[in-house]
Amino acid sequence: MSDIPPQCQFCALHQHNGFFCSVLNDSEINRLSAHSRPTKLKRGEPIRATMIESWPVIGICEGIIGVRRVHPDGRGTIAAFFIDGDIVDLRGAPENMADGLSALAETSICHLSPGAFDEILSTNPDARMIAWKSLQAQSFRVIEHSAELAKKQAMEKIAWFIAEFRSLHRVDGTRGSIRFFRMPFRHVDLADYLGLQPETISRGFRSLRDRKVIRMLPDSMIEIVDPDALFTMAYGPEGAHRGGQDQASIRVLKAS
Amino acid sequence: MSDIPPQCQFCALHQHNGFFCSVLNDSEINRLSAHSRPTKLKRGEPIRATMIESWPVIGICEGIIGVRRVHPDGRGTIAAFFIDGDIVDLRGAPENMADGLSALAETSICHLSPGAFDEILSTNPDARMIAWKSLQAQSFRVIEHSAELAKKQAMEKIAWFIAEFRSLHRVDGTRGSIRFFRMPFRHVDLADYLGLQPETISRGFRSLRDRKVIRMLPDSMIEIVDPDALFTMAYGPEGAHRGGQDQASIRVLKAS
DNA sequence: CGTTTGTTTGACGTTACTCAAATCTCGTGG
DNA sequence: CCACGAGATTTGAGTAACGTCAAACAAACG
Repeated sequence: MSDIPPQCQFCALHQHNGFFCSVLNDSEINRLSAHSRPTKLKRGEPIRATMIESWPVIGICEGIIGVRRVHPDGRGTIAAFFIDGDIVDLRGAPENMADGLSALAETSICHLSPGAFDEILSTNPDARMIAWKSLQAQSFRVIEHSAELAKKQAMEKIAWFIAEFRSLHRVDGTRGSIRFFRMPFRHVDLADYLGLQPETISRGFRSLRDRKVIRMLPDSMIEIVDPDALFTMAYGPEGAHRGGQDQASIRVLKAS
Repeated sequence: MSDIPPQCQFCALHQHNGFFCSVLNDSEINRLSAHSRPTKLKRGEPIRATMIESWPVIGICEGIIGVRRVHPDGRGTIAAFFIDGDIVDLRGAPENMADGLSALAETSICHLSPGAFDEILSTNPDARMIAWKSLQAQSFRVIEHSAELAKKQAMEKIAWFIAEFRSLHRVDGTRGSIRFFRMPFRHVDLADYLGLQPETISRGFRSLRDRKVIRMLPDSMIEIVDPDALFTMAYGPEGAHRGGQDQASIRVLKAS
């Protein structure tokens, strides 16, 4: 019945309630998609700098895009990442940032036409609200990340990451306590993200496994065996309850 | 001649070109200021949680607002800070974030009425653009900060901070190379911001002084004696030129 | 002027980085 | 589909850098 372009039909940005394209009317979505470039990226594949120049506004349909900075000594850092539903506007971004965008897992993105995007922002209040909230959520997420990086203990960082990521990539529909989830990150990337060495990540996971806090299953699946212990490590004794239900901080956008 | 409210007359948000209130017409600024609460904060003074609940949209007129997170073990972190011209929308922010906002230096802020703010965003494209760019710039700044926190070496972090902050708070009008500037941060706050201990900050500054890279003058003034050495420490051998002229990354907003 | 709060210095301890080598995984091409 | 090889992970041993603790000193504030 609705007359939307085929490539948008099954895109999460349009299907998922609360995501940018879900609030566009048919005319808007047609105009936007006419000037857009849906793109699939394999793990590790960078977003080409030339693409960013011509289409600096990007919607993340599915997967993870990391912002990698490479320090002069060769060591890399993943300063932030974007996830499904994020609208990323790279106009005005420092040049070295655009260089470092790459997929940390299988990812589909949609390069949006800046012109059409701006036009929709100015005419559609719902879309404007969603884009604004997305940018806000990105900002809050990075702030949260910064706070964690400053923490001294490697184990605390690792536990925090597991606890936060768990609420992002659930697999079963279990309410309340999510025990199983997939962690598609490579340890190298995780190390870069948490400001640690791959060796330290490895030792951390082993320690969690030995202490029977988590179990590591095939296909990057993780089972949380002892949630209390995990959340205590991640958020401290008083913050342990935070992990019990769904983590709010990182899902601000989708909650609204 | 213009009929704008007295408290806005000399406010940087209105006076400074490219800041939010500078693009509002008289009617808009009157409507906005009618529901706003200009507030002065002394160093260390927090923004009251009750204020944030009622006026969650804040403009920074002058000074620095830090986002402090306190970990359960008592150790604090400054995850980010906001500076003059930033528009901060705290609707949807994680609750623990609103708790931690406080002034890191003498600061004036303006609590804006959310209703009037939203209305202006929807009708004034220039204002919308400025708010958007401000939020973007905040995000980029935090990403930059994250990248620095992941660095291993304390000296690199300290050198980076000096190099970046220099371009924010110039004192003389020297073009090209800015040698003198004021650094109103306390060492404790700087330590929290860089994820280090105050003792390490102190040792770092002493080392820079001993190596004749900087000189420390009264009233928190810093003189950069050997810029090349500083920028090499901050950005690495190849990045040394970056500091030579004005740093772009952190001033994205104001450049536009 | 006294009290509090922040800074500096030193000695010591611990954590996570470094380096190196063995093992494992995954993507690739035959 | 299997075999291969590059790249990722794991493990261990040694070490450097930063954190911790404590005490003296300086600065800010009322």
